[in-house]
Amino acid sequence: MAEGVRYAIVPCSLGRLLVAWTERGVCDVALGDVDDALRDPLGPDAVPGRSPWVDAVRVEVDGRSTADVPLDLHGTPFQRRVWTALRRIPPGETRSYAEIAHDLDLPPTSIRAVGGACAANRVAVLVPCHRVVRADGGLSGYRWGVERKRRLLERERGDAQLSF
DNA sequence: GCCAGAACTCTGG
DNA sequence: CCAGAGTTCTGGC
Repeated sequence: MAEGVRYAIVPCSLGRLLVAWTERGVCDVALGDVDDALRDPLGPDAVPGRSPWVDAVRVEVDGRSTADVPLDLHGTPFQRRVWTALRRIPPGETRSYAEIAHDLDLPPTSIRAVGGACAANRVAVLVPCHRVVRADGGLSGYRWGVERKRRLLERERGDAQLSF
């Protein structure tokens, strides 16, 4: 039941940016090329709205990592643990799924569970699942497009070098 | 209600 | 190259 969900679609450097939120915080962030494709999965109950969080998320996507945006993440305890670990990755850094598993004190056999939790993440960029790559350096997959993941990583690394 | 398969993987033989 | 490993969700029976 998507009650009280509001959303806004704004332009950003990677195309169209969708931000959806409730009274408790941002619950959905998606990237895409077409507004309809972004709005569709929200369901008919979501209505357009405005929030300072939208601007904060757009700033974050554009390369600055400051947003102290409250997140309304409803997931299993396991998924929350993974997402928390993801948010601890500094900008410009990349980690493998194995590193995440190790950081969470999980057995090396549960790596795929980490991947599953990442795939279940609805909040792009704010939970930096795009900073997670394969152990061999491959970009792996990305729910919102591997090309976008690549651009996000390249820009973050570029910004990190510039401000370094 | 149960079983099987998928989802942003990694390791060993 | 193939199979298996931990978690969650979904669909079919």
